[in-house]
Amino acid sequence: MIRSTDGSAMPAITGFEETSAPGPRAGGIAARALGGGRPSPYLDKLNPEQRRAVETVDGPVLVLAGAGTGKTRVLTTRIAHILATGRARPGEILAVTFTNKAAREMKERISGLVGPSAEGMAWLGTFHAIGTRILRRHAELSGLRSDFTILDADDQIRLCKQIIQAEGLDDKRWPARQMHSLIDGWKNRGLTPDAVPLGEARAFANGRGADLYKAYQERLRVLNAVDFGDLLMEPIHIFRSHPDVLASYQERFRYMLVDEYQDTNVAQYLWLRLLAQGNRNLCVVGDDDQSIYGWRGAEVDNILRFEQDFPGAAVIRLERNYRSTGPILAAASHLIGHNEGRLGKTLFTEHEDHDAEKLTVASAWDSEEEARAIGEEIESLQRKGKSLDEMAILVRASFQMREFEDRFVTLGLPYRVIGGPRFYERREIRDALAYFRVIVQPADDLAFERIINTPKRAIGEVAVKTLHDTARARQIPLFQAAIELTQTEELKPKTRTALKDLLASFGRWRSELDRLTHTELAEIVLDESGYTEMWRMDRSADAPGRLENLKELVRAMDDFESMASFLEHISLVMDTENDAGSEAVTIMTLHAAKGLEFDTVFLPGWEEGLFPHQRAVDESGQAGLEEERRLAYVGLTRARQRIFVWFAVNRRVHGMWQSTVPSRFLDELPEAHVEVREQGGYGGYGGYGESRFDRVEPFSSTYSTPGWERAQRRKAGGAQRSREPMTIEGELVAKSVADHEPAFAIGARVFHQKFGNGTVSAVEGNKLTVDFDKAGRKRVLDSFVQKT
DNA sequence: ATATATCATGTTTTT
DNA sequence: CATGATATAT
Repeated sequence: MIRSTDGSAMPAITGFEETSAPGPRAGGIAARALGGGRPSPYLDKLNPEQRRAVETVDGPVLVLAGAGTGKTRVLTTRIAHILATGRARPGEILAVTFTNKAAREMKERISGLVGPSAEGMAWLGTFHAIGTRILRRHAELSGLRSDFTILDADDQIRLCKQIIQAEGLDDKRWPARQMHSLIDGWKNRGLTPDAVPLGEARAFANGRGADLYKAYQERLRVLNAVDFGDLLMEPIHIFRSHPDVLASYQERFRYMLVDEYQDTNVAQYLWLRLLAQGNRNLCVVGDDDQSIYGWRGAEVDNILRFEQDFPGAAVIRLERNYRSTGPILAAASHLIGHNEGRLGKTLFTEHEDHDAEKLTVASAWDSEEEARAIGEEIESLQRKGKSLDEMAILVRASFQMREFEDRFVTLGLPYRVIGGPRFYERREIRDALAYFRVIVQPADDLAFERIINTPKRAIGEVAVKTLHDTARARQIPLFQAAIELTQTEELKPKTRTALKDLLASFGRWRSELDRLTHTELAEIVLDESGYTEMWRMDRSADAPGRLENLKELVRAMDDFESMASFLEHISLVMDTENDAGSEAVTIMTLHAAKGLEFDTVFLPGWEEGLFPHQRAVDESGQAGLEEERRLAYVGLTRARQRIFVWFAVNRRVHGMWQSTVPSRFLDELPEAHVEVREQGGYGGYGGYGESRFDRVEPFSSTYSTPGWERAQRRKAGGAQRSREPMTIEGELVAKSVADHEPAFAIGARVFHQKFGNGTVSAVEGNKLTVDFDKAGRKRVLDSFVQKT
């Protein structure tokens, strides 16, 4: 078996830790201790390419690190090397990651190499955490106070809604969600309101897109708040308008490192480039084949263009894979080879593994059977002594998870779901936090509005609207408006008393702020506000869980100094403590799996429309398809030893059964390394036993199946649509099936693969209601029936 | 103001 | 199907 050499934590270097006493110059001390021509022991563990990536310290470096080639090891060792050779102190290295988890891991591993001096790495963190740090220092240059609030997606959407309404627009026609994603997209690309391309700005709200964006920004300033995008945008703005500030950071950051560079967006790129213009000691590590966040603004171009942006950059390829068996690497490479526009890497392994398993491809009648079969496979592996911790099911979309959970619950098979709603995104947690936010920051209108009538206290829509009007007219925060309105007769008596009570409570809580510990106060607030009572009275199934979460929240607060520091922290670090717990199979999305590895990987749902996802192909055409393929590549390369790819011949989509077509990605796996499981399978690969369910053509001829052609047609249509401007006279064209010709008349006889023959009784767009001779009345998509 | 009915909607997700 | 958001009735 091939074990990743970077899979386990690196041992601390003996003889190194003792010499590296804590302190600002620990690196220097260590360097001296290591000096005199003594080899640096940490370098011995590296292969030649890795070593080059570590030792090429000065100037721009692009490290193209394929999956499982020791990317993290290179990054951490490089930092250790810089510290150990005394080139920089811990505080002079900028190291950026995308997730808090990655940052945490990196810090831990550096500690393992250089000892406690890693703690001094104040600038190791996510783009957003570092952006926040910079922005807090120079808040006034952005019209903010340094105690600004960071809004999350939920707050942002509510703010958008308020602005849409304030502008007198119909919030039905122009959904806040859409405005939010537009603004988000613009910020991802580093665009300020006046820089938004006209065409795009026009597409929203009758051409007022950019105005709304501007209004949104102004509103943020009034609230003394920023959104995630601002955490990058504002530092860029400060750097550009204050060269002295920029220069001080350029000087400070003697070495810069970026992880997962293929995931950077334009704003992050601009931010980095400004900082790197100083000494150009920028090292980026990434894998263009693992870029799967394009839909969120990541620009693969950033990595593809690095050499042009930083002339003279050293390019180092890490292709030696320590993770997977030959067949797995061959399959992954073959599949990704179908993409164009790659920098091109070929993974290889030096290990001869004669008994390496081929990939298994299998089919199920429907998704239920797929879950059942995978459950059986897992149990069988378990009987052979394999650990559940080393097995993962990687799905394309989270709705696929449920079927597995259901099945595993009945089997009593322990599983762990990664992803899903995070702890701090849950309703009860956000409500509780809103209370705390109002206490700490009375001007936090969004928080105040969230809980003004939660629990129900007779302050309804009308009252809130009055509050808003007053606040806007007088240019004061909602809370202030509330205070003033309780002095007048404008509100209904009942509402007025309720509001008065609430305000009085807040006054009381605020005065307790320094008398009590923040955890005590939190308990009092949740109690006195009636919030816990609300859930205790709630008879629904999830109420007890919510109460439990609230307790957990208070427990978590204990780790922080004060209420304010707690709030500061959670807006950036929104990840749940992952319960290590006991042995369990992991279920997660392919996206969430990036960076992880398992002995056994199950990849269910390889069907056209689901994977590649229809929407990715429709909305982004060829680029979308290639990103889906990279996702498949990520999935395959998570496995160390064995992979089971599955597809279901029938799948329930939005409640109705649809027959499916196997994913084109299946055809892109190399036959020599794939074993098609015939037993009990559907799909008749290789012309095997024809059954009455047989509609899936053999591998080689999938391209001629009606389904594949349909997919191609859809793709062509989709690509066309997305190339054309999305607007006609400033109006967004509905993305739906406007171009759909009603191909079926009422009374037409049709045939459906699952339900057999029937008569069309109603047509509604592309949805048909069909009375089937055997199966009764069903609603089906027209693309799944044929005229007879 | 709030409880209930009806309706549209439906990837991937960090910060 | 299942959820959330909005219209309607109480």
